[in-house]
Amino acid sequence: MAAAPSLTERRKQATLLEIAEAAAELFAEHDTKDVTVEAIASAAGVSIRTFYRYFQTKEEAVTPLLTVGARGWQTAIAESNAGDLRGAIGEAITTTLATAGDEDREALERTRGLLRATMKDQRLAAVWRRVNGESEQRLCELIADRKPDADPFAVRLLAAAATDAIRVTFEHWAGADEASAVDPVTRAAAAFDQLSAGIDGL
Amino acid sequence: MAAAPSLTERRKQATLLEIAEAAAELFAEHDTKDVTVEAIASAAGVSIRTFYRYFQTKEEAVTPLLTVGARGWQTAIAESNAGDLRGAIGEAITTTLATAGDEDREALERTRGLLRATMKDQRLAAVWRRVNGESEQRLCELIADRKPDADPFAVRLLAAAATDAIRVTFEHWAGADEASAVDPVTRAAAAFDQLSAGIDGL
DNA sequence: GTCAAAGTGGCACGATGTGCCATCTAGTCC
DNA sequence: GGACTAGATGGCACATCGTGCCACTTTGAC
Repeated sequence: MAAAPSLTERRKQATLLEIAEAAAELFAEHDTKDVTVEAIASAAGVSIRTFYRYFQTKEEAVTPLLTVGARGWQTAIAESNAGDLRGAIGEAITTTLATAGDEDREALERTRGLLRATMKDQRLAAVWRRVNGESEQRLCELIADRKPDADPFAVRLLAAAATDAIRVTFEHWAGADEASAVDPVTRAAAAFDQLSAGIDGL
Repeated sequence: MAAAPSLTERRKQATLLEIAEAAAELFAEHDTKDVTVEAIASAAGVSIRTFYRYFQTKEEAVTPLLTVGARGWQTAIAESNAGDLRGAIGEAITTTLATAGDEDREALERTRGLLRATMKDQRLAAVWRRVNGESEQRLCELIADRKPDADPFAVRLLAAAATDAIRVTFEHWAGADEASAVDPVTRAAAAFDQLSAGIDGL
C-alpha cells in the first residue's frame, strides 16, 4: 500500500473526480457538442484554465470513471501465479468484475448510465475505444513479461481476446433492456474462454 | 454496377481523394498537431471552408484511405453463400486481402506508411479505432441478416473476432521491421480461425 | 516565521468548426 | 445556342477550443 498521500495530493484527486462526475452528469443529459467546457468547469467549481490542467478535452473528463475497473484486473494478472496464462487472465476477469459488482448499487447504475451515453455519442465512444485500446496495450506488456519468449503476434491476439471479452460484455450489459438475464461476470469469463480457445503456443 | 456518375460527382470524389492524400502525406512527415487545416486545404488546392464540407476534422481526412479494404470484404460476406458463417467470413478475409495485395506495390507501401503514422499519433489512432469499430458494427448487421435467430451476444463476439483478426494483423504488419516473414493474408485468416474457434451456436 | 514548490485563475492568442451569403459552374429545358 | 435552377465553392464572422504566460494563493518543510 502506498503511504498516506499528502493533503495536496488528496485534493487533486478530489478535484479530478469532481470534474469527472460533473462532466458525466452533464453528458448524460445533453449531447457532448452542447456541453461547453465552461459549463463543466462551473459545475465542478473550478476555472476553465484549471479544467485544462486535468484533462486535455472535455470528452476525456469521463476517462477516470471508465478505467476504475481496469486497474483492478491489471494488477490481478500481474500478481497471479497460475501456471497457464489463459487461466490467470480468466481468473482475473472473474474475481475483479465480481468484487466490482459487489460495491454499492448506485455507483453501478451510474456507470451503466454513463456507458449508455457513451454508446450514443460519437465523441464519448472515441474515449471508450481509447480506454479499451490502452487496456489492450497494457495487457500486451503484462503477457510479454510473463512469457518473454512468446510469439509477439500470439501475444497481441490473446490481449485482444481478453479486452474484447470484457468490452463486448460491458457494451451488451449497457444496452440490455433491464437487469439482463445473464450475469455479466460469468458472461465475460465465458466470452474470454470462447475467444481464446483456439489460441495456442501460450 | 452503378450508372456512370455525373461529372460533378466524379469531381467531388476526386476532390475527396486529393484532400485525403494531401493529409496523409503531411501526417506522414509531421505530427497531426503541427499540421493545420489550412496547410492540408492549401496542399489539396481547396479553401478551408470546402475542406470542412468534406471532413469534420483534419484527422478524419485520412478515413477514405483506411476504409478502402473494408468495403470489399463487407460485400464479399454479404454475397457469399457458404453454409457456415465462420467459413464465409474466413473466405471473405482471404480473398479480399489477397486481391488487395495484388494491386500496385506503391499504394501498398503508402498504406503501410500511413498505418505507421497512425500507430504513433494519438489522434490518428483514434480514427483507426473508429474505422474498426464501424467495421465491427457493420459486420454485426451482416451476421444478423444471415442468422436472424442467433444469440445477439454471440453475434457481437463473432464480429469482434473477425474485426480484431484483421486489425491486429494490419497493426503487426505495419510495425514489422521489413517485409515480415509471414504473409498477412494467411496470418489474418489463421488469426480469425483461432479467435472464432470456440464460438458456437452460429 | 520564512521560503521554495506547486496549484489555481485570468488574459491573450492561434486554431478549430459552423452558419450565412455571394459567386460560379454543371446539367436541363426551351 | 441561350436562359434557368441546383449545387459546389469561397470568403467572412463568430463561438468555442486548447495553450502559453504571468500573478496570486496555499502547502509543507526548515
